[in-house]
Amino acid sequence: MAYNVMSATCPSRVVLHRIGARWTVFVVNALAEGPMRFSDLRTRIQGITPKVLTETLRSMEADGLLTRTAYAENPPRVEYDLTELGLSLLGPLRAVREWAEAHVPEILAARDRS
Amino acid sequence: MAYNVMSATCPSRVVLHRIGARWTVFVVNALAEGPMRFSDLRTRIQGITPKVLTETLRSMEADGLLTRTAYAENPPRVEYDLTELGLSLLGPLRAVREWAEAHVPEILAARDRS
DNA sequence: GTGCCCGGTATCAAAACCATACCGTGATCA
DNA sequence: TGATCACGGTATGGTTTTGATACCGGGCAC
Repeated sequence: MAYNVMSATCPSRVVLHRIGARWTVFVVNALAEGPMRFSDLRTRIQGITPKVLTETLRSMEADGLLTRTAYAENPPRVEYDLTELGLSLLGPLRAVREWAEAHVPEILAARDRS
Repeated sequence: MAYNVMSATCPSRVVLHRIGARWTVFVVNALAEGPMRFSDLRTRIQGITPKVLTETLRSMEADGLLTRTAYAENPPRVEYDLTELGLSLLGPLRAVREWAEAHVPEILAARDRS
């Protein structure tokens, strides 16, 4: 009821700040294909460092966006999977991803002009 | 063709990086209501500092997402307005905003549990 | 000629992010 | 039995973004 991100003190600000973290959009889009292991994510999301991936996953887990399941095997196996909440975020974040992929030429052209 | 944000060197990465900047989502959602002056934006987007607002606006202007029109009046008047490209970004970014406003209780509850 | 309005800058501090190297645990293999 | 490997991370140190606070320049009204 009546949450508004334009208000500095509204809790939705915190939420937006979290889902706006640089790598959340990558993780959500990657896990859209199904559960993945840490190394799968690292391979799929090229260029992410293990430290930042760990931090992103831990934060998303704390926010209830995904689950982390560690199996007592060796070598270790850890699986990450979107929760229902995380899945509900996929709609918006897939749209953002698709927008980025669809508008590369326009953005690059605008940058060149300026 | 075939842009893919998961590839570290794909230009769509740069685009996603830009539109994922912390305040872009606020500016686009604010300007959805129509053109605004600098001080209007500052008032509407509570808590943004003038420095960061300026940087965000300059970057978005360079990317062709909005236009900046300065009138030779005094006191000065500067209007910002979404371009067609910026308007096309409103769909995705409004969805993100609405998701944040809609899921505050779940996120806060998950944080409390952990 | 003093003070106000507007659209910003300047300066410095904190937080987020990144590159690179390294670690602990068992299983596997020579 | 001792060296090696896979996996899921940490440690360390530097750069980039973001933030808080203060200040500025130019007209115009008084």
